[in-house]
Amino acid sequence: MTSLFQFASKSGRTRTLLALYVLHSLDKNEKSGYDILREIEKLTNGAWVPSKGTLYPLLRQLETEGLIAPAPEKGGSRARTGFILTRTGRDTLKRIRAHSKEHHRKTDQYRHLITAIFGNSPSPGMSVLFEIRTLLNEIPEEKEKEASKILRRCRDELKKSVNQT
Amino acid sequence: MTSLFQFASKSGRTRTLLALYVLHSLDKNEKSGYDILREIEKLTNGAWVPSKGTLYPLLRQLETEGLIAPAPEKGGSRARTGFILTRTGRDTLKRIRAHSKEHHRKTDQYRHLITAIFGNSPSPGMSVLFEIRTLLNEIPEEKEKEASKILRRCRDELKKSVNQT
DNA sequence: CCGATATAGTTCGATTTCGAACTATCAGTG
DNA sequence: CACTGATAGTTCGAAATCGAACTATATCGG
Repeated sequence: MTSLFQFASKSGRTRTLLALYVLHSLDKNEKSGYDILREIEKLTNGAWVPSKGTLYPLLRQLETEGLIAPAPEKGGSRARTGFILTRTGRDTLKRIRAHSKEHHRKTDQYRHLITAIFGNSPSPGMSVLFEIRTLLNEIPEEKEKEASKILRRCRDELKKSVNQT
Repeated sequence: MTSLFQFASKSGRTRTLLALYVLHSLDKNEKSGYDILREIEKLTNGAWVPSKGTLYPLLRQLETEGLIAPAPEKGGSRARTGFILTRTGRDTLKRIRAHSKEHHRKTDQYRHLITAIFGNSPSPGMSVLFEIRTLLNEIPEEKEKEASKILRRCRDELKKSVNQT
C-alpha cells in the first residue's frame, strides 16, 4: 500500500529506482544502456547489476514517453545507441528530486528494517560508529559545524588507511 | 543480474525482503498476516506497508513450503489465522542470517545510489557519517583494528567538543 | 585475416509487487 | 438487535524485475 521501491513526484506517476537512476545519469551526459549498467555496477561495488531484460525495455519506454531520446549519431554505424535526457525528462527528474527529503527518510527506514532482521554489523568498528551516531544526534546545533569537521578528518584518515597497501 | 532486493542463503533459493521479515518476525512470536503488516508499518514509520495482495499469498506459500505453520487455535472460531515458525523455518532464517555482513553491505550500496541521485542528507554531519559507514563495510579484515582505533579517537574528540561549553 | 574477448542489445517465461475492489468477522454503542 | 468501525483475508489485472539464452558488432593481438 506504500511501496518501498517506488519513487513518487507529487501529481505524477511513480517511477522505479532504475528509471530514476537512468534520468539522473543521462542528465550528466550521453550514455548507452550498457554504459548505465556498468556505471551502476561500479557505483554499488557490484552489489547491483540490473538485468538487461529490465533496462533495455525501460529505455524504449522512456523514449516513447519522450523523457529520453537517442543521441545524434556521430561517426559510422555503431551497434550502440546513446541516449540523452530531453527537456521533459529533465523536468520529471526535477519534480522527483523535489521530494529528496522524503526519499532519504525512506532509505533510513529500509536500513532500519535490515538492522532489525540482521542485527548490527558484527565488525568491531561498527559499535563505535553507533556510539558516534548517538553522540551526533544529541549534539547542539551550534556544535554541528565543528562535529562535521572532526568527522571529515576521521573519514580522510580511514580512506588513507584503506588505500595504503 | 545481481539483485538489490533478494536475499540469498548460500545454496538455497533467494528470498524477498518481505519473506525474510515474516520469518524474522514469527521467530519472536505467533502472529497473523495483519499483525505483520501493522508491525512493519510501525517499524518503518509508515514508509512501507506491504500490499495484502503480496503478503497473504506469500504466507500460503511459506506454509506449503513448511517454513511456517498455523498456530494451534485457542478459543472459538476466529476470522484470524496466527502463524508460527517451524523448525525448518528457523533453519532457513539462520542460514540467511549467516550472510548478514553481505546484506549490510548491500544496504549501504543502496543508500549510495540514493545519495548519488538525491544528493546528501540534510544534516551535514550525518552524510559524512554514512560515508564512514560505507568505508567501514568495505574495509579489508586486516585493517579493521586500525580503523577501530581511528574511530575511537574520533568519538573521543566529539565527546570533548560536546562537553566544553 | 582469424579468433578471442569486450561491448551492445533482444527475447521470454517465471516470480514479485502493487493497488484497488471486494467479502467477512468481531467488538462496542445506542 | 442493528449500526459502525476496526480487524482479517481474497482476488485479480497491470507493472517491474530477474536471469538465462541468444544474436551481433568492435577491437585487438598474433
